Amino acid sequence: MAEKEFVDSYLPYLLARASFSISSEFHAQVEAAGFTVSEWRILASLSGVKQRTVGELADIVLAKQPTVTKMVLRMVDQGLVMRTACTQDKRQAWVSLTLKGKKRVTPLLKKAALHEKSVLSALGESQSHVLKSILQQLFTTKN
Amino acid sequence: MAEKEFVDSYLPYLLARASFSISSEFHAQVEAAGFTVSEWRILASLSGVKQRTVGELADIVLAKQPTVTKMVLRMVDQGLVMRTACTQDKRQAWVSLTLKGKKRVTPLLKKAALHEKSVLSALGESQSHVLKSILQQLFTTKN
DNA sequence: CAAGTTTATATGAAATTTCATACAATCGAC
DNA sequence: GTCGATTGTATGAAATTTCATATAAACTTG
Repeated sequence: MAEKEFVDSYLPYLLARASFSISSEFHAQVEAAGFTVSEWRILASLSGVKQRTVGELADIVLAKQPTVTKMVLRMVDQGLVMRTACTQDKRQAWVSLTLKGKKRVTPLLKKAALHEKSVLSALGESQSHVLKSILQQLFTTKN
Repeated sequence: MAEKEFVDSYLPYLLARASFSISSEFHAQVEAAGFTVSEWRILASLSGVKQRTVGELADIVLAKQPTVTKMVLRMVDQGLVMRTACTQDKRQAWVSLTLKGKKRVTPLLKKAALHEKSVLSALGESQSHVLKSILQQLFTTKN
């Protein structure tokens, strides 16, 4: 690989590349579990919470709202998530995991945790801590 | 925003989010210059080099090969890049900037540098250095 | 509370991306 | 050199994503 200029020091690219690289390692396991990457993101962001609105999901999974609407519809068909009326604000749609969704995502969450752990331990505790802290600064200041 | 669990400490997500956040800030300028984000990536990765093959571009811009083939074809139509026969290996297609492509991307490269500088300076020199170094470790070990 | 504005989601059409696969060129071993 | 395997790119069909816009439900003001 003779990629230079663009690669070696431009921060936005380093971030994109690192993100892609780390995520890709795990995506093999996502697909082995029978999910697409997008499905995994939705399922993971619904785990441990009662429900989320479509808009919240879009924010979290870094996708556009119509994209999420359609992903959710497909996942409803598959029985992974369900939509329920939001009691307060009738414009909003609540999305939550079905029992099936929960059952199928649970083992993957564990694998995700293991994968993260292996990345962190390769990095070492101190660097890991520093990295996370800097990354959080990068989006708590802005956006 | 009540995003927890998934967000606050899972490294792959932190990376994705930071990458998205930082890149988004600049993407407004990309669009103002009349490019899509994908076009920008191709143009930037062709800047400062004589040419690249389709496969190299796919690696660099983190996209699939057929995606790049089609992006390049569209950009040829727009006169931004050109394809030339690769002399050594006739299977490969060399892609390079046209004069027009070069002219139009140059100001954007400067803006990208400025944007990066502003991010780095918000972060401080020492943290910036540490961050870049850790990110590089994340994909020089693997992949 | 009516009228205008904003916000949350849905939806059709268009554009893009991806998957599978095809094809052509190179490589390797014999 | 020839044959089988591999590699690089292209291409059609399918799936996904996005844009623009529609709709309905809150909010705001007077």
